[in-house]
Amino acid sequence: MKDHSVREELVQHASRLIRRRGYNGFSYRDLGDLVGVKTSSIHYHFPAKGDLVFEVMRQYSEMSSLQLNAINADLPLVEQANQHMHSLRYDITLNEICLAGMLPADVLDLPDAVRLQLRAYFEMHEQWLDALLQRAVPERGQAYPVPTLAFAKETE
Amino acid sequence: MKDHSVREELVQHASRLIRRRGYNGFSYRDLGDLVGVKTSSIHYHFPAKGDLVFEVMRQYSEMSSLQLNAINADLPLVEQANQHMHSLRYDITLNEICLAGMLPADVLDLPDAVRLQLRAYFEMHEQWLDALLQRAVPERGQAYPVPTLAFAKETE
DNA sequence: GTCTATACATGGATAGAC
DNA sequence: GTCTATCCATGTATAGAC
Repeated sequence: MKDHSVREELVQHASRLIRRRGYNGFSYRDLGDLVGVKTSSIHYHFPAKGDLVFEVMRQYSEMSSLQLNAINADLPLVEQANQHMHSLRYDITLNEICLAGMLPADVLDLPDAVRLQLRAYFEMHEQWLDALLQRAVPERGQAYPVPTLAFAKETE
Repeated sequence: MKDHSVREELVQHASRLIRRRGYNGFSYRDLGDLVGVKTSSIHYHFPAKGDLVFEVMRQYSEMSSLQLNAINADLPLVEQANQHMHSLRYDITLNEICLAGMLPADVLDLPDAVRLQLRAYFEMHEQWLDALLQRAVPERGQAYPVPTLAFAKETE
């Protein structure tokens, strides 16, 4: 069953505030007003703002990980890709930017721990996709196309 | 020749600060320290922070428009696409997010005028790409592929 | 666990001297 | 056009009563 504790409500509303306004775009007052508590109560649960965003990102990563692992690896690869897409599109249906898309904008103000969470999140998806595409190679009889427009290699 | 007036330095450094920290992530103090003037001097040139970001975005849009129009429409379409990509990749070589990629994160705090600038910027690129792809149709003998994975149409 | 009260820093902005 | 000085709102955070 759902957890309706104040702590959990704080996390949920904070997640929404971050997606809408960015990490620097909301205050403890904003969050307290939404949940119906004072800022000092938020500090009781999350001493610093960094602790709050850490928990928000932790839950987001956990959910995303569960969704990835829930995809049956025996299904056709295209079907697996579609299921993956289906979970990614969730935020889009809400007309919102996902957490992992919003947080990087304020990355210089995030605690190191949260930056590591973000890195892990992206690597998780990258590795999942890479594994899927590797498996697709024998099916197509050739390597999958990598973006190789002129600019891709011109790094200095 | 380059304009080295204080006003222009403010715009350039503000552009950089926005790309790195976001609109909400830097202060007039930060900017003043970089340029070597006091915050009150910034207010002389740009009474409100919204005026500053407007000028930053105005110059960015203008530059982007010039780059688009500089592409010779008689070149092969792939070559045109590559030239377009080449100008877009500029920020990436600096390991930075481009202005139009960063500002939307703080869109709820931007003046309406800047939101309109952003909308116009994206529409400009969309229309340029659309025109290019339309011209590509006869070359390939069929309509160009639109992203139509399962999720694309499932809007409610 | 939540509150009131408050501390303390920062941020945007203005007034007026030079 | 730039400065000093200052205002006032906001933001994070803490102390201590209940």
